[in-house]
Amino acid sequence: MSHTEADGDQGSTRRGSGPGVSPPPSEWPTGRLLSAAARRVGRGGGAYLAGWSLTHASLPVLAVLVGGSRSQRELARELHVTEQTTSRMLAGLERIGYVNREPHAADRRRRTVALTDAGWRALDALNDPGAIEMLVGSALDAEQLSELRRLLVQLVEAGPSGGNA
Amino acid sequence: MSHTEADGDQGSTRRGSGPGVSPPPSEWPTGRLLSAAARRVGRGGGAYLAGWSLTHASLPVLAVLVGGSRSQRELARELHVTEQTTSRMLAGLERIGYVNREPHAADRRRRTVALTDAGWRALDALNDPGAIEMLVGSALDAEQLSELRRLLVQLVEAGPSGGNA
DNA sequence: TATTGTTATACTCTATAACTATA
DNA sequence: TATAGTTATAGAGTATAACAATA
Repeated sequence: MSHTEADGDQGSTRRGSGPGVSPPPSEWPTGRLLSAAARRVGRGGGAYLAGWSLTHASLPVLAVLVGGSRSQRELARELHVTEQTTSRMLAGLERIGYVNREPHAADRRRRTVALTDAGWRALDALNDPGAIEMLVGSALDAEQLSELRRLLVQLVEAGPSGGNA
Repeated sequence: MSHTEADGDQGSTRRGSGPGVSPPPSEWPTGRLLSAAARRVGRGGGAYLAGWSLTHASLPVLAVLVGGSRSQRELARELHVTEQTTSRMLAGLERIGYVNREPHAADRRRRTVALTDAGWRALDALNDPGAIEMLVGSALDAEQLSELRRLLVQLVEAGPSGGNA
């Protein structure tokens, strides 16, 4: 202890692994890159989505509902989250008026979740290519963006947790 | 309201925007793709990281500390989170033994944060190329992975929220 | 008994506001 | 007064466990 070498300045690293200063992103392991990208989306994108009171978790809910109304259990399965989490998110989305939940006519255990007009409006705004693309557009040009999209699609489609998606 | 047209089956979409069924990822807006990728990392990666009691937020803390010990305020700035959040995360990391915090000799307001041996071991394990790469390796081949890395690096380096990173 | 959904509880990450201790 | 860090409080997302209502 008492290795007060470093705090204002950089200081020594106490081990071989440390390059001495923060390694540049290009040398990060992919895990950290993904993590950073996720957190970047999670903040930058989050601030953007926050304009519509949405998050990375709630936006996919609406996106799934574009395909048609569903039961909560179905939603949970498609979103890969538990039914309890789905329940909570839907409560929030219903509170802000983006979805509504009506009792199923035939099976009264079920609740049919559907987008409201406000939900559609929010999605329309977020689907505006110029809007969200701008989030990464400052960092990537059109071709790079399209390549990133391709890879992300592959990643999302073939993911270890997304075998059924 | 009262559009109970759809639940068990697909049903109509009640508007022009809806394709009728869930659109494939390739047609998602980039925002949703990033969102999904982030959540995928957030779960698949999360489960992986959980083996070391780490998360997407706590791993970057360790990664930054590779560059040398720092004050908490400096860490917060580099991580782009508040000092309060940093404080909490560090408390957790200290509790599980990955970092230690010692009072600064000269300025007793400060606490110098450093990786412990256990922290280094965890990072070593996570830096194993085969380990984390496997998270996405099932979905992407080597060349695609390297391309994804390039784009992510650019995204992370030039991000709107990462102007000072 | 099985299915659908909820509430209870807990944990992490995040933020803002208010606080202590030190300078 | 300014700086470093913490605690208080709040809210989202996540999970498991226990529960109610319906089938």
